[in-house]
Amino acid sequence: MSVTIKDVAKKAGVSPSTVSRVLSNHPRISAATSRKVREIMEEMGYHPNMMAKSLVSKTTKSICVILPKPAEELFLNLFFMELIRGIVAQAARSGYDVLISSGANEAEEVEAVARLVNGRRVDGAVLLYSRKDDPVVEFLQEREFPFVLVGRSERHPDILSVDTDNVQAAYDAARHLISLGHERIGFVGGPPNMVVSIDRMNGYRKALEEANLPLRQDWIVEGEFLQDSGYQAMSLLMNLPERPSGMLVVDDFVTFGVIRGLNELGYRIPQDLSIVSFNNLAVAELSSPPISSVDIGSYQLGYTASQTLIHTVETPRGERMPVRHIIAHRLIVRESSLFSPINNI
Amino acid sequence: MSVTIKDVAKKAGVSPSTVSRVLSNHPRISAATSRKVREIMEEMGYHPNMMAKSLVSKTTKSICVILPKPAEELFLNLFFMELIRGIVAQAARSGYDVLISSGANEAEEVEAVARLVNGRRVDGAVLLYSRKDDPVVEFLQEREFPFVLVGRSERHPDILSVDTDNVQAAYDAARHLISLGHERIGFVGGPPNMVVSIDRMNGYRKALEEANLPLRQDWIVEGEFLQDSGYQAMSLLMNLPERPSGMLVVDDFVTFGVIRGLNELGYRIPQDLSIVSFNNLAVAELSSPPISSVDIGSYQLGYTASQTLIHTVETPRGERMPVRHIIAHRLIVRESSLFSPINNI
DNA sequence: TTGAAAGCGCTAACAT
DNA sequence: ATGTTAGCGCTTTCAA
Repeated sequence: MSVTIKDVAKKAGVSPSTVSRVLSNHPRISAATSRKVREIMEEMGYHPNMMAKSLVSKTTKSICVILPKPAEELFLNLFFMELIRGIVAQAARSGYDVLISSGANEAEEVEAVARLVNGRRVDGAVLLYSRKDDPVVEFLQEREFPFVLVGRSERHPDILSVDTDNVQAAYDAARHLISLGHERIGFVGGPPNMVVSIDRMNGYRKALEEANLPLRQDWIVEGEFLQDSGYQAMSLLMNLPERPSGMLVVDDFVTFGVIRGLNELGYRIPQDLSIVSFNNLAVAELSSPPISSVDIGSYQLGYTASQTLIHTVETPRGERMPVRHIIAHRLIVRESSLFSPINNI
Repeated sequence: MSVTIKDVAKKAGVSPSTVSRVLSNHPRISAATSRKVREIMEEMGYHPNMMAKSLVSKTTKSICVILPKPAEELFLNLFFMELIRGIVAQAARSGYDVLISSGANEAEEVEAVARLVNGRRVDGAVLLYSRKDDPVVEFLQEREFPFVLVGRSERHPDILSVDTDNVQAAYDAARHLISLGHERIGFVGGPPNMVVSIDRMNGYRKALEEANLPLRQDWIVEGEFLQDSGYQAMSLLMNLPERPSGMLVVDDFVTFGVIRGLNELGYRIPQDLSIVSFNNLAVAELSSPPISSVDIGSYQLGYTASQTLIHTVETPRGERMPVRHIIAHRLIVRESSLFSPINNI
């Protein structure tokens, strides 16, 4: 079949171990033999069998990323894709392959990652976000299996992770609206069991409190928000006797639902409602009007996650450190918030 | 370290091969020993080492998917994500893992897939689309390595592939506009080196010719189309003395660019221009107005691709057949095309 | 600097 | 129905 290290050895007139040494750039190998062996490898079209290598080295040179179940967070798909691109790009640079896995529900997710971990098919894992109590985190934590969390775990604050400072990001977004003169600011959140929703909500609260602005519960909408519910929520919100003039929305996709609802109700953006969103996905720029959004560097998040994970994997167990990386965010101002209510009064 | 087949054998008082047989449900094994061995495996927390298994079985139980470089087709990201979900879900069902790989350019893409193929890390590959001359296709074809193409190869029509009938899809979309009374229909395509762009353009042409409608070159726009260029193209198009009343747009994301351009120019959709798009991504429904789009079953495409690939991989070389699967599409009519120019005259 | 030999964890003839 | 043996392709002591 396929050409092996033995074949190369035979043809080169050396022992298999010598060929192996050439392969791994062993220091004590003569330049002459090295050159010759390489020549023959080239000539015979030799490529090392990674499985055999893995078996003996007890390392797979690959990591996996666990894709959360789609159902309730489908709007994150684009975010995930950019994240994955970052992960894959960095991993390739470090000579690692990326396995991608998912499950239809939490139990299946654990099952999938268990298969990979138990079967020793990967050296580490990337978790793409965190619910408040994530069984995958528990599983990995218990096994002491190397993993990095893109996001934050409330239960395990001292875990290797890469994250946005979502509190600060939301704070900044709110400040932007406040500085434009908005005094009535609402918030549209995501699923309340996701840490990111909670953090962004807290940043929003903090900014409003600090500015002595009213924090009204009926200006806060939580949960799934794509189609009908978005329309209804908007309808409710805008029909209040006192309605907000500005709004923070947890994700660009959700913003689409919001904008659609507002359009159907005949409201204009940003004149009737100014919007600032999060994630700055490609769609934010293409929306009408283009959406102001906090860029959280999705690609960078993935890239850094892969980097820290691989670094950890390659560090001896005892010396590993559960660092927490924060990736800088920045607000991209576009038309959806380019309006000052002050001049309008 | 980790518990092996030998440890289990010893504790169970049987030979390693017996344990192996239990593992693979060998028929000639007594129910008693099977039960006992399984018990001990459970008790000791045994999990087979997939690398060792791979080494001897010469099969990895994994496939890879090659993610095209992002630059010029970034608008396909959402489509890819749904595709990947389909692939991953099906592969998991068949007991396969999915490796994901990419490159910054065509050369790197080939390099990445070569690494996986040469290193015998995967049993098959999924290619997520096809340029007119795809070096990855050439590479795989030459090696006789099992792969499935999501899309169509002009050079190699007899390749294992899963695809939409894009000609028919575009034909149907055009017919929809024609049946509403549109007689001046334009087309906004994607990168002209992608087979999908070509096919959809041809379906568009066919429908117009068949209906004896004018096929005007200045109603056809090709190429990158996201931000500024979209605005400019729209501006040009709508300023023609005779401008189209309906338009086919090659992808929902591109449609966003188009809609934004039209909005800025003060045109209304669908009254001034009716639009039908392709892919029916989650965003189509969230747009204002919601976009009529041809659903091509992205998830299903991925699912089927994975299925046929794995089927092929598990079929002896000689009996493999380069079948071509066509996944059904269907037009989802939404507001962006809900307008008949006839009543308006 | 190189070779010989043992073994990573598993499977698959070939025996019994 | 089960055990014995010989590898899969590679790395890594230990010797030379």
